[in-house]
Amino acid sequence: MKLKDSKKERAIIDQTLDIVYETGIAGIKMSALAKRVGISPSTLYVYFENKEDLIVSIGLRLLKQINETQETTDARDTSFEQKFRAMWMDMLSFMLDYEKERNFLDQWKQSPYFDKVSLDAWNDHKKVNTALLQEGRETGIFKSLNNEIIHAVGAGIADQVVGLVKQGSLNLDESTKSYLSGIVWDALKK
Amino acid sequence: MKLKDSKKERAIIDQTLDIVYETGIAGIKMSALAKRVGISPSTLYVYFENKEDLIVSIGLRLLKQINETQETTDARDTSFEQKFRAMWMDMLSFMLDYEKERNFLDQWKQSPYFDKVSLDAWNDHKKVNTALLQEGRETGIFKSLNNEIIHAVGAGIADQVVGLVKQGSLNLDESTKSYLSGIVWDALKK
Amino acid sequence: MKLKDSKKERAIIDQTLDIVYETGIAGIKMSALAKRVGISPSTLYVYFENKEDLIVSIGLRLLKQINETQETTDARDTSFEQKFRAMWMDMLSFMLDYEKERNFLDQWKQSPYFDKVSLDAWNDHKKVNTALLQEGRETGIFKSLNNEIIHAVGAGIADQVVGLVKQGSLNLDESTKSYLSGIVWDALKK
Amino acid sequence: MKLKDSKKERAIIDQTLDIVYETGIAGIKMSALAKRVGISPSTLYVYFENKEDLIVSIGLRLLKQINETQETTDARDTSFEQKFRAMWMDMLSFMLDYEKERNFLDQWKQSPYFDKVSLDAWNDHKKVNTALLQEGRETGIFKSLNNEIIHAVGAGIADQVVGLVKQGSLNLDESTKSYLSGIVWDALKK
DNA sequence: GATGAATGAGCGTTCATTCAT
DNA sequence: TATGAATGAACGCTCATTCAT
Repeated sequence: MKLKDSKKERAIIDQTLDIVYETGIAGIKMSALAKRVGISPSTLYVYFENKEDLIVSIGLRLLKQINETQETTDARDTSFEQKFRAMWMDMLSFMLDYEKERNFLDQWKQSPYFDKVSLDAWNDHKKVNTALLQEGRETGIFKSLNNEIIHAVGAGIADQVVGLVKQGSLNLDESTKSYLSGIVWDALKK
Repeated sequence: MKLKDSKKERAIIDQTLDIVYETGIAGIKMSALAKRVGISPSTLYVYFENKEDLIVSIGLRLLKQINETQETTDARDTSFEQKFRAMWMDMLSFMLDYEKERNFLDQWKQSPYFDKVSLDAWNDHKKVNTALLQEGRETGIFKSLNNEIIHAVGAGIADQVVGLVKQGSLNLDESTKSYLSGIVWDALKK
Repeated sequence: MKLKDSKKERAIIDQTLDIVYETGIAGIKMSALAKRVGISPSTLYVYFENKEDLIVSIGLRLLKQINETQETTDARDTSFEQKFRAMWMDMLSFMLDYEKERNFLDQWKQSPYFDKVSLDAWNDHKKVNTALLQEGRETGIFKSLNNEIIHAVGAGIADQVVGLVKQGSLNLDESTKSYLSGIVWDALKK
Repeated sequence: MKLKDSKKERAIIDQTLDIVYETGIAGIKMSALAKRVGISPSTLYVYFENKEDLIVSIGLRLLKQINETQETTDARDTSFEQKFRAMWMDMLSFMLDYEKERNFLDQWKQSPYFDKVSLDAWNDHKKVNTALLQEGRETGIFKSLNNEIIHAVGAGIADQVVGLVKQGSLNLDESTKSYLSGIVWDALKK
């Protein structure tokens, strides 16, 4: 009796991320995906019920993974500014390291494969690091903005920076990262 | 002999923007589009060579249109801060007013219909308002950042704000807009 | 502008009846059907929405057709026995003449393509000739059976006779038909 | 070494009959069948060579079984009418008791799985009770009909009655059964 | 110019059967 | 014997595009 090969599942997911990165989520063709993985199209259906299940499963799995990764990043014992800027830099690094994953999530979110269930998981995922932002507000360090706007500023700048790095217009060394985190800080602090 | 009906062309474009807004760029189906416009599928091919031509033509036309619109926004005679913040608020308003157009451009950019030619036009389009940013740098008011980063800060925050407004989490009255432009200003000024 | 070809639709239906007669309703393959008709598989979808629509449409159309045909068979001015036996013989002839149609309806009825809507149409169709049976009961000529049983006797015998003729065990000349109608009459009369 | 498990074989056959009863012979899917039995799809192939073998084996086995069961039903010492009507009522009861089996045979007969070999076995099976019918003809009690027509009358009526009972239009108590057997008798007797 | 029928290429999916253990 | 993964050969269906009028 053959056992399900977890390497195969891994390969399917990786290739899917690559395809979405190259051609968009609409570019996923089950047969092309199978060919890239080196299996028969029907074998895909051993691992995922159908195309929708493939996409949604990967999306949910990525959200879970990201949450697990990020939870470990805010344990420091320095000033609030240092903690906050470190967190933002971590986020930026993360976004660069997991570019394909982020790209998949972005495309998934505005695709027809993104439904009610996915939305719940998505909202969970956005709550990460809310605690730190909350602290910034309550201690009167931040402007009196709601968390969503605070998050928007951090995420918006990071998004664009990632875009610049991706297209080669910006080289992100440590000092640049630090400099950028200063910008975010200036934007939010009173 | 009848000429191409420019109202019909307008209707095709409008319906395309709507479809992309509702279902994504991959949701464009020539027959469905024709039905929405109230014409036959084959008539579409009188106005556009094929699907790719339809999408690319719309994309290029939007880019051109946007440039024309934005050029008129910076004629004021007040302080630099006021001019800059006004420009940013204009940009924000513009992004909200032309939501469907922006959405089309976003989706187009990361679709297989976005090619070399489109990229050149796209880069042109981003140069808008560079002059003002340049002024900010040269007079030593802004941090010593290159224009791309300055643009990234403004655009990133605006992007996220638009997202919040779209999903109903933020009500954008004049005072909020002004408040937000202050954040951007704080981020960039020395 | 091409017009829908009603001969093509006719041909599709005829070939479908043939296929069902040869291989059963489960033997309908859209591509094989198209090949037999001499058109492309996709052209089938111009005339019918999908496989289910094809089958249900044919079924409903046959039911309607049969009702229209049968309504003209009972106008005679002879004794009740003669009228009844003539009606039964007509029914028998009809069943033999429209063998493929009957076969289609039989198979349709116990297929997954037979739904609520179909059932209503089906029940309408069975009401045919009820008037004559009713007369037989009310005048005290028939045994005191409900119409369903009376119908069952006539139809059951006719069914089996058709089976015998089809498999070549019985040659159905006029005298045999008359003889058989006598059996049915004997079964039902008091 | 384990032997083939006859309980497992029994379960496979039972589930197959159920599936055919529920969804038609075209609804047999090897994997679904396996799941219902509680075994692996591949285990089915230990008991039957392939899908055709499964169906044909079940069909032939049922035919054999039915013959064995029916042979014991005509041992009575009463009048010929009573014997005949008793036989018919037994047949009717049998048809109701073994509804799933009969349904399987009906569907099998007009499926692509019904071949030459099956036809021979089928014809054997129809010879049952011929002796009794023969006696009816030879003693001049029956109309001078060949056995096939006599059988057709009995079977046709029984078939339809079973249909009525199945769809709930007829409640088959003892007196109704007797009444119906009278109809059959009237149809055949001189 | 305008149309609706017609089509070929291709996609997602199913399923009987075999493979490897 | 028993298994679950793996697969190839189909099948139903879609859709951008062209044909014929």
